[in-house]
Amino acid sequence: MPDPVDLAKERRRVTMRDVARRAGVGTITVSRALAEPEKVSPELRRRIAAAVAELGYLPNHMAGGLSSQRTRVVPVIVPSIRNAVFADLVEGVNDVLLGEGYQILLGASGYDPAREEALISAFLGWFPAGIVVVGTQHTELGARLLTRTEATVVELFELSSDAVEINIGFSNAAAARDMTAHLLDEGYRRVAFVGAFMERDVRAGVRRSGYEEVLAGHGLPARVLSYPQPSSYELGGQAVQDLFARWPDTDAVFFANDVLAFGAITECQKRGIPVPQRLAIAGFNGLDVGARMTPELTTVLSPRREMGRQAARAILGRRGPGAKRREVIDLKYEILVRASTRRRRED
Amino acid sequence: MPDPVDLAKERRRVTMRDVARRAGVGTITVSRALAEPEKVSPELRRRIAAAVAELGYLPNHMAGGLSSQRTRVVPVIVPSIRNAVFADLVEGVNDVLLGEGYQILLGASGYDPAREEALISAFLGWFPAGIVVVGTQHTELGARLLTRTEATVVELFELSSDAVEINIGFSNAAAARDMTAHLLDEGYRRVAFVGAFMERDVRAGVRRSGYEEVLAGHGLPARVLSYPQPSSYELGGQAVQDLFARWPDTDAVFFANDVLAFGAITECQKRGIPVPQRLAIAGFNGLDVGARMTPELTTVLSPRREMGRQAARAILGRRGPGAKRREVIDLKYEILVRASTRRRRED
DNA sequence: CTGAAAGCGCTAACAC
DNA sequence: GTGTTAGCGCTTTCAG
Repeated sequence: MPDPVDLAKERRRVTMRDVARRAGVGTITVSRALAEPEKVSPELRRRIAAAVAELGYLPNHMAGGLSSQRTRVVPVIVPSIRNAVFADLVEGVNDVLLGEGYQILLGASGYDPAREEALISAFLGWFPAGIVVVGTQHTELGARLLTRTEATVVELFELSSDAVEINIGFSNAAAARDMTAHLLDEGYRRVAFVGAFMERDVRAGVRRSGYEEVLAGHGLPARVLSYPQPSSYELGGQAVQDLFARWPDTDAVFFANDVLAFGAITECQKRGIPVPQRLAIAGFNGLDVGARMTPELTTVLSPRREMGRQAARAILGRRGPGAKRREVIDLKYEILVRASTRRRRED
Repeated sequence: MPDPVDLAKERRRVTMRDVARRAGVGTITVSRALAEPEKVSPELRRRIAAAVAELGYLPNHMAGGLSSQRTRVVPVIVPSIRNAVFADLVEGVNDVLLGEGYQILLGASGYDPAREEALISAFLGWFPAGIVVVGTQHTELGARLLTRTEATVVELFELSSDAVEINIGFSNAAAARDMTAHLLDEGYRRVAFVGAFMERDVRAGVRRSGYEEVLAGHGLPARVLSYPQPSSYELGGQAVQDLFARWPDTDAVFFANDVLAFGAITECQKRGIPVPQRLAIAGFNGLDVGARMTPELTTVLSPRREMGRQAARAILGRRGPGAKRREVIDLKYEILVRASTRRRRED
């Protein structure tokens, strides 16, 4: 009676046929016992399970995928892996997929549509069940690939009227408008906006537009600082200096993200600039650091994890063929008003 | 002349045979032109490239993998996706793999060996080129699977004499000892250690031991606070209170990670506890927030990204069969002494 | 340098 | 409820 170690030594992997022979059944029965146990009699199921365990059988996903033309793989393409915002997204996808035997293929585009395109085309070679991407802007070819694939396509983090299939996000523009309105409500009038990497980071650009709209609506001039490089704590600190150099009377800043805002708050601490008395600071995304700073950071809570979860659920739900059904899901954001912009302390 | 859209409408993917026919060559020549272009004449190469482009051919990775018994897939199993420490690791792997056409399958174990085992066995079904895991402690079956697989196995973040194959990490124990020694050097004598989730987080436990060793070596009593739940900013804040409740005269704390330390520093800010005058605080990992806090956080810089990079390089380098060659690579850590533990300001 | 035939290990479709 | 047959689309021999 061969044991698994012997088979391993033969340099041959245990196949479904080995299991079938051992259990005294056909291979298809093994296949069914593994994929749809309810269609196999309890007795055979038991014998097969025993054979699987004894032989240490591991299913060959390549063979299964080739034959069935589908796999339990879900590529997720994010702009950046290290950015906590996207880590939350991936975590959300993972939350839902984990228990279902699905696996995540991770790709980082670096905010570069060309790299995104390369990732899309590589990933589609896996016959994925679905594919999750951030944003709705792609290269022409990228968009075509997404349109053509059998996989369920989910585009996250924005809302767009011409998304490929499923679009789950929130309105960055509305959130930015609300935040800007909050600053004006609090009485700030010389409100600046600071963004970074906005040629590439589409959503940051949208936030900027939201800010500009509201200021214009109030007849106030916009003060925008836009850095070409990606966001960092250092850059947020730098922005405080640049801001005062350019518009010394600025009384509030809306940062395109919390990383910049965090850098700005720590910079103000170091330089003794009272926040919000001298300068009110707002961020975007609602990272949990925000709640631990002094002062606590006013920010927009984006439903990152929930977007990931719903993306995964959409993919799981949409098994089986059929044309793409378009759907836009608008998740809510939340304006978290905290001490960094509040004129009066509440107590 | 059929164009790609027509083929797509046929609901049939473009295959290598389609490309071959169009280019007027055999399928194997197409295969070679894609995988080993130098073995194909320039003329055919050109025709094949043209056919690929015109038809919009995407290679089917399942078929290729099934046939060749190997894929350009590298599973990476980390304890947690959201933890910035592991995001850096994954980013490092990605840095190196990206250009080589390899792809990352991401798994999160939640610090649970059983879940890690499930991930390992699922991932091995993809005939991965290599597999990257955090830590050297696995379930018995998990370890056996890793030993038996053809894939290059890389274990990260610790050093162990009985790693499966390639082990890239640093000494958590030595780092913890160095940090503890630093605190004693600075003159602190009532030094505590705070860890979280240490039953699961093996490395945190190792750090604790390093701390205890050094204290014992100086004849000082250990003060260890160990929380069962995972680390969070809040927990770090909580620890400050618990610490003073239990050992009111504590003058320094060594936290098992920067997240806890960050929470503690902000807590001290809120409660007006001067750091380091009343309480010195040290962390572990060298997250970049540390450099932006007031006071800046003393911590241990762990070579996270570099571990990821070297893991990927090891996998790329070790193509082709052959028995596993064991190798331990000891990357250096760095003690970053900053204001949160320094007795006197330097100027 | 190029090609023909065989087969990787599984599942779909159809029998029984 | 179970088995048989025929591929899925590549890459690996082995010839030329």
